[in-house]
This record gives sequence, C-alpha cells and structure tokens, in this order.
Amino acid sequence: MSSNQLNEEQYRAVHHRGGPLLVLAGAGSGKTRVITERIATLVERDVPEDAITAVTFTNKAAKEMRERLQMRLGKKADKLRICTFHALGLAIVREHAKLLNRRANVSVFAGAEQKSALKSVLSDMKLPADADQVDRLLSRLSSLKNGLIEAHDNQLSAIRERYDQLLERMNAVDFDDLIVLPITLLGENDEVRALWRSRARHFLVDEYQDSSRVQYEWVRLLVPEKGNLTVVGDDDQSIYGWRGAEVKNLFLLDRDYPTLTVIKLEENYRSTGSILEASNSLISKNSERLGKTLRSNLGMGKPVRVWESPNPEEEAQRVASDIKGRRMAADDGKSGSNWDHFCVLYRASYQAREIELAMRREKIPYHITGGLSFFDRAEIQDLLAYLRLIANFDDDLAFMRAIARPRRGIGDVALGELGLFAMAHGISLLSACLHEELEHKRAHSLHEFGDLIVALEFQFKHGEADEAFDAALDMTHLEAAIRAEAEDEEKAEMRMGNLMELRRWWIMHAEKGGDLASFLQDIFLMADKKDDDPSGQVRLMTVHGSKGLEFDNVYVVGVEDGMFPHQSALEENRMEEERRLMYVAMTRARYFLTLSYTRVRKRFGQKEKCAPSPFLKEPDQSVMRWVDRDTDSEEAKEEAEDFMAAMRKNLERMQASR
DNA sequence: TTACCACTATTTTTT
DNA sequence: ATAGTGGTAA
Repeated sequence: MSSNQLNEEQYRAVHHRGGPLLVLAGAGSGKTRVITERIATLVERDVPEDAITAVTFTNKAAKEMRERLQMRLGKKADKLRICTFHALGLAIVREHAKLLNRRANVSVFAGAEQKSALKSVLSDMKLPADADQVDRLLSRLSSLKNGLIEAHDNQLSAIRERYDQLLERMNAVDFDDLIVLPITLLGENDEVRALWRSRARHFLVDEYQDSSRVQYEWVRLLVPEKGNLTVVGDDDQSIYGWRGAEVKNLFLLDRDYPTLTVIKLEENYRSTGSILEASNSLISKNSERLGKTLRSNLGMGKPVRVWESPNPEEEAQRVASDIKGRRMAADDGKSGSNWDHFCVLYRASYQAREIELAMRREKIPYHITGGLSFFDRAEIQDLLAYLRLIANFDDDLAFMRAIARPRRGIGDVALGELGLFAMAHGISLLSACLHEELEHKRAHSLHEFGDLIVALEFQFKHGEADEAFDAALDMTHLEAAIRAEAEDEEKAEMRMGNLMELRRWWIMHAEKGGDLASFLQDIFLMADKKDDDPSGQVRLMTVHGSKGLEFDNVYVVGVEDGMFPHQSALEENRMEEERRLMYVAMTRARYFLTLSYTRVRKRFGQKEKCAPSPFLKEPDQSVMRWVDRDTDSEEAKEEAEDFMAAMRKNLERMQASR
C-alpha cells in the first residue's frame, strides 16, 4: 500500500456502524487492510474479542489476518476467532461432539480416507468400486451434501446414508461434514445457536464470492437480519464455481438483509494504468456482474506484452531468459529486484513441468506453489496413520494403513477375516485385534499389534511428548523400514528429516497444551501447508493459487484457445468464470505483465495446433503490445532499461512511504 | 505376498 | 508420453 491514509470509501467501510455491510473490493483495492482495520477498530471500541468471529477461505488468509492484527493489537489479537469456515466447523463439532454422535478426538477424513471409506461402502453394497466410479461418486456425494443437487437419486441417498454411518462409527467426519454438521446443529438446537450467535455478534467474512450455498446458510443462521455482518468480496474474482461457490450469494445478501449498506472500493493501489485498463476491458465482457471499474493511482506504465512461441518448450525458455535478463539488469541496484518479484502463472498444474525445466536450465531459483504437500509424502502418511489410530481407536482406515506398513505378514485375507469378526461383534478393527475370543491364524500377530497401539496410546497420554513420538517411530519399526526400503542413504535421511520436522511440530503443539487429537486435526486443516520457504525464488503456480498475491512481474503462459479458457469451459456456461480467472491472473501484476501463447501444444501425447486465446483479443488493444519474435531481442533491451527505471522509482516510492 | 506387464485415462481449478 | 491401475504369474 502506498499510503497510510485510508481513502474515503475505505474509511467508511472500516468505521461503518449499524448493521449488515457489503464491501465490494476490487483487486488490489486494500481489501485485507480494510477488514483487519475494521476488526482492530472494533476491539478498540471495547467490543469483547470473544464476540468477534472472522472467517476466510484459506488457512493462509486466516494466518495473514491474524498476524496483521497481532502487529496492530498485540496480545489481544490472540483471543480473536479468525479461521477458515472448516476450522470453525471443526471447533463446533468438537465442542458439541456428543450431540453429533462423535467424541472430541474425532478424525478428519480427507482425500484418501474419504475414498477408501466410500470404496468400502460400495463393495458392501455390491456396487462397482473401481477408482473411477469412486471419484465420480465422491464428488456427487459432496454436491449432495452441499445442497447443489437434490437427492432424487435413491441409490445416491442410500450410499450417503451408509457412508455417513460408517464415518460416525469410526468417530470421523469429512470436509463437507465440517460445514454441514454445524448447520444442522445450529438450525435444530436453540441453545447451540444462541451460543455461537453470541460469539459472532460481529461476524466478518472474507472472500465472500467463494462461499457456497450452505456456507451462506451458515451466515444466515449466525447473523440476524439487522446483525453486524461484514462481508468482503469481489464478484469479478469468483473462480471456485466448480466447488460450489456461487456469485449469486452476493446478490442474495440484498434480499435477506434489506438494510444492507454497500461500499465499493474501486481505487487500485497495485497495478499500472495499462494493466488495469487491459483487465477492466476484459472483465467488462462479462454480463453477470455488479459492475466496478478500477482506477489506478500509478502511472500508465508499460503496455501488456503478448508473446507468440512455436511450442511450450520455447515459450518456457523465453520466459526464463526474460526473467534472467531483467533480474540481471536490475541487479546493480542490489535489493532493487529479486527473484521473488517474478511469478509465472498457468491454467493447469501440469504446465509447471515445462517451466520448471527451463528454470533449471537457466539456473534460476524457483518454487512451485501448490505442488505435493508435505503431508502427502508416504513416510508422513504412514506415521500419521499410526498417530491417528493412537488418537482414535475407532479409526478403521488408520488401522488399515498402519497395519499394512511396515509389513508384518498380515495380508488381505487375514484382514478380511478380522473385518468380519469386527462386524459380527459391532466393534472397531483395533478392538477386534484385542478381543479374547479372536480365533485366527494370525491371532498372535494381531494381538501384538493391538497391544503396541495401546502401549503407545499410554505413552502419548502420560509420557513426555518427544519420548512418545520416538517410541512410535521405534516400536512400530517404521524407522527401520524406512531405512531398509530407501533406495539410498540420502533418500532415507530426507525421509527421516521430514519425520523430524513433524516431530518438532508435535512437540511445539504439545508444549501449548494440545493433545494428539487436536494436533492431527490442525494438520488436516493445514493440508495446504508446504514445507519450504518460497522467498528469494521465482514463484510458479496455478492462477487459482495466485489469488490474493501480487508480483512486480507476471508471466501468464499457455494463453491459448482450449487451454485458457479451458476446453471443458467452452462447452458450457463456464466462459464467464474463465474470464474472471484471466482477470485474476492479470491483476496479480504490479508493473509488468506478459501474456504468452504457443502455436503447438501436445495433448495426450499428440501434437496439436492451437490458436491464441480470445482473451487476448478482448482487452482494449491500445494497451497491449503483440511482440514479434524477430524484433524481440531489440525490444528486450529497451524493456530491460524501462524496467530498471521503473524499479528505481518503485524503490523510492516505497522508501518514501515508510 | 510380491513383481511385472499391459492397458488405460489423463490435463482444471482445492477447502 | 506417462503414470497409475488392475490382472496374472512366480
């Protein structure tokens, strides 16, 4: 932000009193600042921290908001309830676990667990359970829970019922439950509703355009018609329609909260005039919008560059060379420009590969955001399975994963029998292992496994956090297995290093008084947490992943018809969302924006010709410059010089505002 | 229980 | 082109 002063609209939004408020905040208009300032102002006005609840859609956003408020308010900020919808849902589930037939040590199922739960339901029902079918059903199930489709389909409702029962039996919930269960509870139980209403006397929602229909229902349950609801969002940046987000929710507010005050933030503090003009003229082609036009308070800057390359390899190479050239050109100013001022965006995550190769060739430090999560690594998953089972004996899926690794001579057949035994007695798999009457070829091994888990549970409950963790690694023979199975010494060390990282987190969590169950729950909600620090590196990410970020230099690659907009969007009415996605991509850029397309791209291993995206032709062409390959080398020099000058200006500006 | 082979779909985005 | 799945053989 270039100024410490709030502009008029920001000021009104921050200090608004009396009832529902909608802040329509354009890209780069100081949205986060307004919401944090508003919360800070509430606290300074002596609104109790416990009466304030702010929800965001990502953990990153929640964390950032809390950090800003900590700087602003100090210790008081710790008492504020700032989290994602899902984390808030989990808090409700934990607190009222009994009412939902769960216990506080409830397991959260994501991805793989959901899949295997559904898979077992399907095979129980003698329905086909191949991976494809499971994926399809899982998303339909999710749509059903989110109220996106009606339960006309008897079979689907039957599947849902058994799936829900299974999760309940395992003392587990899935991601959708974290939204749906609280809603049911809040709707049915007056006492619970009163409690959470009192904790949300001031309720703020960030990135509201990403909310789904059920999430909106949640808002309505928590905030009465004239309550203190603050909603911040941008209809033009709604890019999660496929996940159930409905821009419509922004329009509905007006109906359900008739006293709603609407404030538009249209002053942009981020991008140059050219970039904004291009973005504005592109997004104006959409018809479903509330209508905003961003104004720049910087100069026009350089036009938006459009590049054509013969193929993705050369495109990637060109991006890498350009970044290198600019970085070198600016290097004389030392801190003037660093690698992390550059960002490469793409529509689909697999496109990262080509860029990555080029970055390596050019020896440019890069960081792929949104790749494999730390928690997706096999060794982490393996250990987590044990920890989950220790925290929640009823978690049969954790049991299955834990008992399979390391190998202990118990295969599908033995487990199948165990499953039948458990079923017959109505107990969990772990309880079955411990059962005296278990007559089984492998009874001895199973007993042993059960005793191991019970012993570890004791350690975690009554022992020291670090010792318990080490015992888990040792007694399960996981460490031994990792060292034995690794291809080489280095790999083994890396895997153990990852586990040690997990160990550190656990110990920190335990020091704050948290138990194993809450540790695991935190981890599942943090599933987007990556292990390394992207600073000082060029950032590579999908357009979706870039929302809320900004960079001096942005390159968008693969801007081709069928790629961006994506083929599947062309077929239906998803075109407007694709356009919004492009709008988000473009408005990430502060000073320099390059849009790039190729003439040939491989699809399914086959080379295919492709045409430039229509999104390249829609913006006002007076601010776009289609750079011809031949003239590029001369232009590059000129660009680099312009770039340097702009960076110096930027530096001065930043220093002046500090 | 594991190892290998052949076949298949994959390329949208994720809390 | 490739990775992941499922089937068959050892």
